[in-house]
Amino acid sequence: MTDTAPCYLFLDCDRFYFAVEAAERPGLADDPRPVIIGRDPRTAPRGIVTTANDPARALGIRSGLSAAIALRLAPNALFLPPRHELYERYSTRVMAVLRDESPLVEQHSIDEAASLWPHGFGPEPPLALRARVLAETGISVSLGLATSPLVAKMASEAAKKRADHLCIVTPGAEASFLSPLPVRALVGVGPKAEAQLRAAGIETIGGLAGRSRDELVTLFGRAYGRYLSDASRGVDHRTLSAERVAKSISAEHTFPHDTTDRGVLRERLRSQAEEVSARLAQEGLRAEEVAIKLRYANWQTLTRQTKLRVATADAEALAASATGLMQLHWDPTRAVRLIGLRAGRLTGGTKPAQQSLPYDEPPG
DNA sequence: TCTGGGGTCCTAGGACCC
DNA sequence: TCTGGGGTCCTAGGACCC
Repeated sequence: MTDTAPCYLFLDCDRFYFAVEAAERPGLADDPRPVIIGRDPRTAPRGIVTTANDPARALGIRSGLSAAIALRLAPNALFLPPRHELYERYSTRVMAVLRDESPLVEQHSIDEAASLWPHGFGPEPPLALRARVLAETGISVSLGLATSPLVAKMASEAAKKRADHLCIVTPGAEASFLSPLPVRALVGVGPKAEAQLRAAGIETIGGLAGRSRDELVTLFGRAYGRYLSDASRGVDHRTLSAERVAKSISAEHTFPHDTTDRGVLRERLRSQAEEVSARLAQEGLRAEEVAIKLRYANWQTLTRQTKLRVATADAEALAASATGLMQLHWDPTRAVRLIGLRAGRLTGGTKPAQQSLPYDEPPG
């Protein structure tokens, strides 16, 4: 049984954006001041904290907190504006090390990946990987090793609290690992589901695993109920895939101050159409659907979409559709906080890209 | 001076068809 | 004249993840 159990390694970078900045700026890692990756609210209102260092966290500053509140909690904080291109470069280097040790890597985000792990459940190979990533990139990673991608991911979370940043859940130990954890630790359980579970008297993943599948489906709906039933027992039959095809490409923008200026909104949709168009072209994709998003000052959010007669990646066509949707559905007496454009129902894949971009590099 | 930006997935309800 | 039932497609909204 143990011999045949599949083995997955999940890699999660520690405080990734801050770690990159620290790798680029000697002394930053040991700076005693609160350091916040995020735009300074004194010059850029409506920002959020992307990452915070330990001194900032000690003051209650966490990812997702409004930067304005963070500044009140830490008036002497150092704000560093995010540098996404830089983080992408580090991400590529970290993932390259992982790909060197695994035949199959499924990247989940800029700083996370699940991988098939051919080295078994022993601690030495993952510790060697961690040491290698640290030596070659300066980035500290936490690693989870388990029989499924789901449990490996949760193990990587547990690993963050350990000195060696490694957590191994051996075959058969899944239930005892998951059982004591709070339901909120389960991937897919957010604030809303947590409150509902609490109302049903369910506090831990073990408590969830103790309920029948039918009861969970009744409480939470078909798909989510089944997911909770399986996941709470460590059951996850997904297979990894290295290449994920994008289903939508979008751009959105929050204005520093709410606006009712039609020209400002149209101009923003136009620039977003150009950005989305460029990304579609880069991927060799065309969209059969265009959607807009409007968020009003009171946070009420409206989305409207339309199908296109012909699939396109053309910026003019995307902008025209998006503007048309705005004219139809925007209530011009209401100030807009955020506007966004999304291209959906993507078709094309890589073939058209190679046809239309003859000098593109071969895939690899 | 509360609350970014890029995504995925699911569900309810209505239209439409046979 | 009370009012089938199943299937599919589409839309808008919302939860969730990093």
